[in-house]
Parts: sequence; C-alpha cells; structure tokens
Amino acid sequence: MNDGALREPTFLVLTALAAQPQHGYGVLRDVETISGGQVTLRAGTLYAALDRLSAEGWVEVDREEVVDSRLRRYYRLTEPGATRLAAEVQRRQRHTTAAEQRLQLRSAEGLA
Amino acid sequence: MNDGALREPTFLVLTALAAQPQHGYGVLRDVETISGGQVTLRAGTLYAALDRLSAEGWVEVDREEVVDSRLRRYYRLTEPGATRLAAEVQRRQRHTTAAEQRLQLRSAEGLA
DNA sequence: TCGCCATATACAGCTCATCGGTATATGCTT
DNA sequence: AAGCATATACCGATGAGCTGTATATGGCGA
Repeated sequence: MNDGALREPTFLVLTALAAQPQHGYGVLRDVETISGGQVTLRAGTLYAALDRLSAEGWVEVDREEVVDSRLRRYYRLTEPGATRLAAEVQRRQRHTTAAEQRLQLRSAEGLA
Repeated sequence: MNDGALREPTFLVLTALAAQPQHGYGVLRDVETISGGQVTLRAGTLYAALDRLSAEGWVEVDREEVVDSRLRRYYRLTEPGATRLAAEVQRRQRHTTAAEQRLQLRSAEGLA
C-alpha cells in the first residue's frame, strides 16, 4: 500500500481505467471528459504514470491490438488498484467536506 | 487566477484557514484533525506553502502576537483565496464523483 | 538538573511527479 | 501540401513537498 496522496493526473488515470480497460490515447480523451475539459494530460505525464502504476501493481496490460499498423496497448485497473482508488476517493471526500463546511462558516460570519 | 490543481497539503492549509485565522502551529494541528490523522504536514511544507500562498494573495498575515517570548504569526484566508478554494472543491467533487461511479460500474460487472 | 516533549518559526538540500517540447508513424481531410 | 487526429515514447526543466536540521522557550518527569 501507500499512505501518500495521489496527484490529480494519477487519480484521473486510475479513474479512467476503473470502469473498463482502455489504451493510452483513450485515457487521454476520457480524462478530458471526466474533468469537463479542465484537465488535458500531457503525453509524457500519461505514459510515465502508466509505467509507474504498472510497477506499483495498480494497473496492468490487458491486451495489445494493432490498428492501422499502429499499436494499441490496453491497460486495466487491478484489484489492488481499485482498492487504492477507493481509499483515495474517501480521503478526498473527507477533505472536500471539511473545506465546504468551513467555507460556509466563513460566509455565515461575513453576514453576521 | 490559476488553472492548475492544488496539491493535498496546499488544499488543507487553505481549508484550515477558511473558518478563522490561525498561526502556523495551529494550522499544523488543524490539518491533522481535518484529515483524521492521515496527514501530518512537515514544518518545511507548511511555511513554504504559507509563503507561496501569500505571494499568490490567497492568504495574508492577520496579526502577530508574542506569547512566552515566542512569535505567533496569524494568517487569514483572503477573498480570492476563498474563491480559489471553492473552485478547487468543485473540481475535486467532480472527479471523486466520476471515480465513485466507475468503481460501482466495475463491481456491477464483476457480479454479472 | 538532565533530557524529553510541545510549542513555534525557518532554511537547505533532495526527490520525483508533472510539464513542455520533441520524435516517429499512419491516415484522413482541406 | 499542410494540418489534424490517432498513438506511443523519451528527455530536460520545474517546483511542490519531504527529510533533516537549527534556533528558542517552557513545562514535566526521572
């Protein structure tokens, strides 16, 4: 396991792979969709993340296809990867909830 | 403004200052509470973040007190800082929601 | 009274994820 | 012919955060 926080690009790569296996470029498109166009991964960021996550055992190669003489390597989220992502979701929810509450307290004070 | 994602320590420092002004050590304790003990900021991380956030105009010095011949510098979240934090909360909620949905899809498939 | 812990701020050096840019290759559109 | 979408990959630079350390005071237990 790992106790550190995941960075946003890493979190989104795992999220993109959570529902079904996808190849690199598919992850790139998917992350853009998930983030509502706010996040466009750099190619370097994506493939570095995929290598790192493979080494951690959180993702693995699902299959390889050749389409128009171009390689398509599909990655899949592993069970440990899904567990790690779920833990990160909980962690982030706790933090965003705290932030929301405090921002509300703040506006309440501002009105007082 | 800024379109990049906030890292976890930075996000938590802003959150700690959202409700009321606090001094450095108070932020340190508060972040531990918010995160349920999962995150303990390093002193170096904290003061570097405070300097950076001051330079961005997201936090500012509220007041200084001397307690037991020790300086206590209180920081306060500014309005732009509150706006930035609120934007980051929304961004994170969008991402965590997507991750949750996909993890559920995944377990649904596993059961099929 | 000696050491340890909590409080409190500060800095220096390192690591590593991410960024920016580039290379390579194909096929479709303008 | 140029440009864009698809597709993977590498390399150097950046910078937030981490580790460790220095400084200082006061309280507590051995």
